[in-house]
Amino acid sequence: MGVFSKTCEYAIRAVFFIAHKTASGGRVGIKEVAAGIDSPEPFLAKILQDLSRKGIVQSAKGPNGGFYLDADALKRPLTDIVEAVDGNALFTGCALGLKQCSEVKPCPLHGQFKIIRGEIHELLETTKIGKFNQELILGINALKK
Amino acid sequence: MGVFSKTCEYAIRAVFFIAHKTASGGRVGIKEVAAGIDSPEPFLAKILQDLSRKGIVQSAKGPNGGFYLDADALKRPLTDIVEAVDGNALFTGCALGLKQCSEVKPCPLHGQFKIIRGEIHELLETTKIGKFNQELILGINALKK
DNA sequence: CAAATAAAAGATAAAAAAGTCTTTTAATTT
DNA sequence: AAATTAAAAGACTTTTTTATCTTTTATTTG
Repeated sequence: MGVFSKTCEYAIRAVFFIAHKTASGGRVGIKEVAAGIDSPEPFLAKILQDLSRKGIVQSAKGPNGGFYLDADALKRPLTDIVEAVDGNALFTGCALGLKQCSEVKPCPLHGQFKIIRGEIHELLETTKIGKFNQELILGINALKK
Repeated sequence: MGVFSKTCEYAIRAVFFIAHKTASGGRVGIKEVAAGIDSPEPFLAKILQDLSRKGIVQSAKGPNGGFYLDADALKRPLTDIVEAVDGNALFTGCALGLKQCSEVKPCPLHGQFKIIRGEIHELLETTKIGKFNQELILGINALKK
């Protein structure tokens, strides 16, 4: 079990892919995105539909249509993707799954995991969607295999 | 989605419960454990069977039987439970689910998540199973609701 | 406006995780 | 030794997650 759900892993990779592919205008089709991040195409289609509805990616139908990101979207933090897909359990939930876990009646791991959850949130909040465009274009970073 | 699977959450809570309940000798039955950590009894039974097979908890059948932890088991780190139940994906896996993600061809989040994964591993490695016995006996820490 | 293109929507299907129930085995007590 | 107790084992069910397929809607271009 990773930190994110499979759906969320695909979502982040897809958004990174769309971001760097459409950095200089243009759109990219679902086929190319799926191939570019090595994901099942119909499943990714569902995920991108959802992200599109939520305004995290933009899309256009018809010839020359496809997915893209506007200037605002490029500046959004990764937390927006994660919250849209996985919710905020990763940032706010108890490590041991206790509904009532809090400062008043903490689970044994509460204090320590509060710090770690905070660090994950901080990392995803300060990392913007467009941050890796250059590295991806240059092939320094990978989004598949 | 939390950090651990539901199964692993139950496993850690159950082991903490057994640890503090049997700190001065004695055993505790599955019914009492399930009630004490607010988990479905038959499901927990499966989990404890597995942990018992793997030597993380001890068990005894028959009257006055039940689960307990020997001195060695109390000194084991939480990583032993997590690895037994969820494997080591949390400590070693790529945040974006890439099989080939590494220093050579890293995903965009590789460097940052390496640090966080390391901190989680460090925390679980230095925290021993018996660590919270006193807090649990005194009711400072909670394992249910 | 017709044809082609590409995403959106909806209905299913397969796999994995979570949870339940029944029978068996082992140990203890009388 | 028989009865009782409690975990182990195995088969099964439900729910959630992951994945697929088909039809519809919107847009563009000739």
